[in-house]
Amino acid sequence: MPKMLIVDDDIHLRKLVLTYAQLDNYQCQEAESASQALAKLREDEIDIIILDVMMPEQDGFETLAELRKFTQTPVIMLTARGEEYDKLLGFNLGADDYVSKPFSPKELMARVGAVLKRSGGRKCKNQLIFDGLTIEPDARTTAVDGKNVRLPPKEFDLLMQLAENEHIVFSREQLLDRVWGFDYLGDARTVDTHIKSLREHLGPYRKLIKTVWGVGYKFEYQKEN
Amino acid sequence: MPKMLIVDDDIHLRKLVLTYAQLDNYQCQEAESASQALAKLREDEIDIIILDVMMPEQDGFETLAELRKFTQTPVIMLTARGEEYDKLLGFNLGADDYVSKPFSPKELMARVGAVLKRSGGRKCKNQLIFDGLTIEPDARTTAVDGKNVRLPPKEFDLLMQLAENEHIVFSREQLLDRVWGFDYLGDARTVDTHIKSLREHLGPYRKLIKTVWGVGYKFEYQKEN
DNA sequence: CAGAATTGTGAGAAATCTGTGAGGAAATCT
DNA sequence: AGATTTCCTCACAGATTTCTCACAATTCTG
Repeated sequence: MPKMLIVDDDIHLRKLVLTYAQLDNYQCQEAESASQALAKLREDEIDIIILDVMMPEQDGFETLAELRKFTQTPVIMLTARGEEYDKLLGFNLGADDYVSKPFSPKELMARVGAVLKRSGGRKCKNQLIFDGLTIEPDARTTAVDGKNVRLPPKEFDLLMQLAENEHIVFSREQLLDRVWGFDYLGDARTVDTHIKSLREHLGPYRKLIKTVWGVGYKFEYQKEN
Repeated sequence: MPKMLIVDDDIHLRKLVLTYAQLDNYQCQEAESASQALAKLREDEIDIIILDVMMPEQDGFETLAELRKFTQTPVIMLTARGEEYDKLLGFNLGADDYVSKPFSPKELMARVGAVLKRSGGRKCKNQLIFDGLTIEPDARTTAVDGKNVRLPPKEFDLLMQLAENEHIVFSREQLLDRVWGFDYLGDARTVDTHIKSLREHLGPYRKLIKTVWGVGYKFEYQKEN
């Protein structure tokens, strides 16, 4: 469930966006000023930001410029009709898309979907999320349905290698090279054993690791075969 | 210098876009109908397409759907003001962005830049598309009319060898060398057996693999035939 | 049109591959 | 050091794929 931050001083507009976003299963945070937005950003992992250009304290462009200093989180800006130059300015500052007011909530959500899809889908910064399976590379932790699961080192590395390269098939030899190291020499079937154990640890999500018969393994989220 | 294809029946609009695109150093092609556009696409490598939704012969959505069958080239659509549902429809079909008429050429060019930056910066996953048949080399998956079809290793390799070298005829011996390996020794007729099975798996697209009598096999995709 | 060459097809045996469980070696922790 | 965890090898069973072969169907040649 992607997290959205809505930044606008107008509470009506915030609630409007909020309503539709929740319908589309977004988890929403609100901020009524630039400073509040920056605070929220620091305390929570946000996947996408809806940012109004017109705000009293600090306008959208200043805010955008400021937050681009420390995050690449995608931003969709809300502009008043006909502010063409605003759009140009915003693109240069790194906005990901624009919606002109008055806008239809459906269009906004369509653009949100498109931007998220482009920016890497569910892969947000330092956390890989696949449904109820979350992987935090830095912390080397994994959680299944919110419950932490401790994985042995090799299994974690193996999972990372596969999950980071979703859809891509790796042969046992490639996995040995990348996870065990180039100089490793040993039975390729060792990979199988670790896959087996890893699958047990993943419980309901064991199916995300697919066997590609005659070739190797791959990680695949939501795609039958 | 990126190549742009402008698809619109209105010559004034084409020239308008063209002028600004050339100022930004784009190399432009024009097409005044969907069929012309498809032809241009086949004969030249296009980086981005500007597509007007409203065209007489065949509208922009049909065109978009058709060209998405064989290319992932980014598309920006031009829509009349307020056609919100059009936008939603288009996003689903795989448009990369929208600009509503009347638009400012500068805004259009800004969006072009943004889309190219995204689609270019991101490694475009290579896939082969032939109408309803898609092949993803990395994932080693194939889909027939949107439905995934699992191919045995040899069949997938065989398909890749042929599809990657469209129009080129391979003898059985060449296929044995390239798919089975130079050192392979066995009956060349084995190839036939695999071709047969492969064709069955391809269903409606079995005809893409043509028999060249007395020589071998080739892969050939043609619009009509 | 007959005969020769080439390709399509079906079936089954042989080869290959994967899942799995167990046991011992190796590494890590306390 | 002793205990615990992790890692690796091996072998068997079951499943899948690959290969061969014989015969049918098709295409070419004269």
